[in-house]
Amino acid sequence: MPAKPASRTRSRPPAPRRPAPARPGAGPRGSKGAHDIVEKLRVRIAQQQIAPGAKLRETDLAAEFKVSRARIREAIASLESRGLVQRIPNRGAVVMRLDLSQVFYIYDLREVLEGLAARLATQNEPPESWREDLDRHRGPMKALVERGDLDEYIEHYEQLRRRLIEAARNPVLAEMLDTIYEKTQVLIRRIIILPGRAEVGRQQHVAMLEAMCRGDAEEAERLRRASLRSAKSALERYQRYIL
Amino acid sequence: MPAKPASRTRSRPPAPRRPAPARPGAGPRGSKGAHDIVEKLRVRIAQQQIAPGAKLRETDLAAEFKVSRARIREAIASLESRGLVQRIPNRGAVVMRLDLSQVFYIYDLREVLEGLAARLATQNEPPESWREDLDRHRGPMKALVERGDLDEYIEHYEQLRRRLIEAARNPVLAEMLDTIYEKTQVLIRRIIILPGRAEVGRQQHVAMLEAMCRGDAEEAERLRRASLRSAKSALERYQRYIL
DNA sequence: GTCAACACTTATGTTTACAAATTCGTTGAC
DNA sequence: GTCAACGAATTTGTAAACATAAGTGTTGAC
Repeated sequence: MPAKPASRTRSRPPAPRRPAPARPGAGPRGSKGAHDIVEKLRVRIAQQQIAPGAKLRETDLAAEFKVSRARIREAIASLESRGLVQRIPNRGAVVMRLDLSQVFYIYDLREVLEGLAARLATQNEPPESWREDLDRHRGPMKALVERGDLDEYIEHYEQLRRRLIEAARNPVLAEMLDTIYEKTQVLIRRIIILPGRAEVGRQQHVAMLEAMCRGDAEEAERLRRASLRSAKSALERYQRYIL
Repeated sequence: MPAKPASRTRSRPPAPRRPAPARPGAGPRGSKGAHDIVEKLRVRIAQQQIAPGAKLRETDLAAEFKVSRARIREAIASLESRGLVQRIPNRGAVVMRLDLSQVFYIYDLREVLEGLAARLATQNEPPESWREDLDRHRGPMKALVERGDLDEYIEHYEQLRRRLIEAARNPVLAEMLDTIYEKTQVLIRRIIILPGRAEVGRQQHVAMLEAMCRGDAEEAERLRRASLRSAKSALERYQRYIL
């Protein structure tokens, strides 16, 4: 290896800097990560703002989010990995339709996963910390059902559900529950508003919360699982109206 | 809207076709779907052929798989969605390291999910169909443990596990188990080869298979769950040697 | 020896252009 | 009216080019 030429000195003046001709559009890296886009699309798909069967057009989404098509393609790849869309070569991506068998598969999973969440939450939090939820489900939630104010009922139920998942402190579990929840969110709401369903559910949540206030994690899990099986039964009975 | 001019006739000869100047590389659509690439990378990551912490370089992978960089980026987006890699803006993607807390989260999930698989498998298949597995775990598997032939033991254990998942007939469950299995595959093997662990596991599988041969789905689930908790305990005890 | 500054190299993120595949609208035959 | 053929329009998949950010190696100061 030939010796290097004598060293350059640090004090040499910097070469004059000529501005490169600007290439239109090639500016600083965009501030919108692909995650944000994935997240937003997930929510819209979950809430059926983008309907099942609907086609996702790359160019439209790129324009809407003001990002490159390449980024949209990556986001769509992520959504496909989550089972929210199906990509067909040369034809694009469509939002998955959930067929009935899929729903039942998901309900079996919800049973064990949400049961696990209830158990872990009971183990992780002091029993008295569930008192307020219990009181709410005994009193104000009962009144909501009687008044038929199901929107607010659902809101509180979903708060409880989220609280359980957070208290479970298992991020892998939380992620899995997210993955299935976003596929079934609209459906879960439809089940809750079935005749009599909200009151049955409320009573089941009361029983579970009572077990949690006793610190009985196994029982909380058992009751939460039973509650999900009960919801699955309601689905079986009313499936023709729901899907 | 103005009337269209008189119709063209079908019998007009086709215009002479001039071949477009070939653009290097822009040929027919590649035959390798992004799925294949994702699948291959998943397996390699699961088996630690690509080590945790290792960097995935787009250009290298594009050259290796003979596809465009864009496709590799989409594959990496999918892998990230599955939690197998972490992408860092402007720095690339690295294979996730599994820290200890993650492992325990996963074990809690494995407990309930593999328990569910055992239950569904018991419900779905006639009891006598598990006889052969039971006989194998009673006899030949015991001999493998005694001889210390743990490679073959693990192979048969994994066959049983796969059989349970298939018999569960719940594709959403299978997908979830895949997702966590690919993160823990090497670790599971390490647990099995811990001192005495294989024989304990074998006995647990025998008990579960006995319940399945009786058609007792709840008991099969309970025993499978207990077996996973037992594996988690071994992990807790020997964690310093395993990770 | 360490460490900071700097230049160069490399890899990632984006844009542009284009080929290939699919979709859509029109037209003519029946 | 339906249906097939065909051309035009649109969308998807890819390659190349380029901007930007980060990594790496060298050099000089201490």
